[in-house]
Amino acid sequence: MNDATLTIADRIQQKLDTLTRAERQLAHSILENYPASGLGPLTALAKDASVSVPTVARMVQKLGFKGYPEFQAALREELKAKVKNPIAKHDTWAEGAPSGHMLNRFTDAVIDNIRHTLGQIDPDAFDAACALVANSDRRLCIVGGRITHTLAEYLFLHMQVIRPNVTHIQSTSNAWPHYLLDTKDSDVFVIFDMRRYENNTLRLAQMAQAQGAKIILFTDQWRSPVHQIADISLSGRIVVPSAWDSVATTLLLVETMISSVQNLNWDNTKDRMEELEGMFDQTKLFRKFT
Amino acid sequence: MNDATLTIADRIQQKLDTLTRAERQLAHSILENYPASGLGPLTALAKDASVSVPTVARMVQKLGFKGYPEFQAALREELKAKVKNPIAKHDTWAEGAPSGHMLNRFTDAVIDNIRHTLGQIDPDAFDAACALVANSDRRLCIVGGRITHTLAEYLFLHMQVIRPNVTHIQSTSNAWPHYLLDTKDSDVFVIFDMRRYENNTLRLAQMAQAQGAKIILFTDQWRSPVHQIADISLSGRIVVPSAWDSVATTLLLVETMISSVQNLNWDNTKDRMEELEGMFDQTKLFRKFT
DNA sequence: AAAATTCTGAAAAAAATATCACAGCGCGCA
DNA sequence: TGCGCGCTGTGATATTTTTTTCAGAATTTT
Repeated sequence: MNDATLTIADRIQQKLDTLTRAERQLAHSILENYPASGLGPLTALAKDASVSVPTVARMVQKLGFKGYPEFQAALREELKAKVKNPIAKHDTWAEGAPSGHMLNRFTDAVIDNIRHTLGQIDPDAFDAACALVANSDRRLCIVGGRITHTLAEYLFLHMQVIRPNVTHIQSTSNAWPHYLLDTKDSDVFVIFDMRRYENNTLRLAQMAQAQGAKIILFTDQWRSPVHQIADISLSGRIVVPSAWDSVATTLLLVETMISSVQNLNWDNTKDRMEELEGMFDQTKLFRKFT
Repeated sequence: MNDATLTIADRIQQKLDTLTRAERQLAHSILENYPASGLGPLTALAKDASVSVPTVARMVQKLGFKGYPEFQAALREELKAKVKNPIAKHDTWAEGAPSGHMLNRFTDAVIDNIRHTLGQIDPDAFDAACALVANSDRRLCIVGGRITHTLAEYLFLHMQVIRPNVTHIQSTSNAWPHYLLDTKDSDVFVIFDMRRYENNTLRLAQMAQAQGAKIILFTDQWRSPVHQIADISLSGRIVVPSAWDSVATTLLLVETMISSVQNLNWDNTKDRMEELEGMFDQTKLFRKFT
């Protein structure tokens, strides 16, 4: 209870009165730029506060730690928690379920993945990728592997509406070499390759690159070997409490790309979408209401 | 480069390609909860990243530091500077991008969708759905529409490994009536139907229900008409700043279900997965390392 | 004002941490 | 399939860091 909710800074404040002169001096020095100074070596901290080395050792014991290293470990834990906090503060996402329920654990992990991924992504690279994909003068090839072809197809289905000249290739199919025959150097390849990276996908990427095509890669945090030859790599985090990986973050990136590309050539898209609407109406595939 | 603007995290990110496998593993571990883990003793960091002690020493030298202590000192300096600046607020997701950038706006919307969806979901219904799906005595049919068949296939690909007796049907295909011929009342249908609800999907659901099959529905917040006849409905929020809808939240639910189902019959899955691994190894479809 | 108590810091002892040298292993290449 | 290169980890060594000891200084008490 006390240890869980009270930060070390709080504990120092609290004990401030019971401390001696030199210790108080030290305490203020620690709080001065907290927690950085407490994470350095004991010697440096002592010198910084102009107190002796044993004074530091004694005070951390007064604070209830067994030794200086333990004090530092606690500081690091605190720091770790603090960085995670801003978003993950939700104790439980699904209110009716215990925090240990898979729904909550999984969601926590995915949010964390998103946070990490977005924190590391280069917005300029992302924009550049969108611009390439939006350019309908270039043929667009979308490639996926055994699992990731679902993502590839999701992107394909939208691009198909937004712009002409789009192809979906499955690297596990043995038909893909045909597609590469008439690859030009203006072509753009969007390639999906996640853990359990596939040899076929790598070969396909190599051939595409050899023909001078631009390569945009969606991969995981560990990066597919295709990364080496890709012009732009977008890596998403995929770790979740499961035997499988999560592509939720990658889907987020894909959907964001769809939205961006749509904005980039809205003028053309608008017509295409209306046309498509008309066609769907004719097929009576969709319901008109509700 | 000047050290003033480049954080150590950036430097690691930048050098990521020039690093070796073990070093990359370590790099990710450092970034995992940055900067806390880098402030602990070298030994602890090595153990945490499952690499050897010298690997850590070598990498910090590659990053341009004379030794581990110097690396730590730099981290502390950075931390000290960051705490002083109130800009450390995590108000944007992609740090390098303005808050109005599509990456930030879209991510905001998706997180919001997740929060709403999880807030409204009934954990018991979800668990019940997982139990139904996990039961391999029942035949499992997974159905998707024009766009949602990608989600359906994603679920299918995983279920195929986890349990036997799984089928993927595309409601837009005209082959689906055949599948329904031998539907028994023990069958379970997982149906995806999102906005622009499809007539075919509804008809398929009706026929399945007529044969006594259980129906689990993944839909959006407005709920597909299939909802009327579904035994369990799981609705996800899909609104994003885009002309299109987002299925990211639905994917989150699907992946959580995969994980839960996997746990429910882990005993069987384990064998099946090992078998599959062996088969994949033989086909040399996947790369072994890196 | 003297004595007792407490606090403080220098220095040595103990413990841990970091660095170094070397051998094994896997991987790519021929 | 065998060879060579480069990465990786084990163990020994050197260094730093932490703890402990103890004597002197400051403060309080009588």
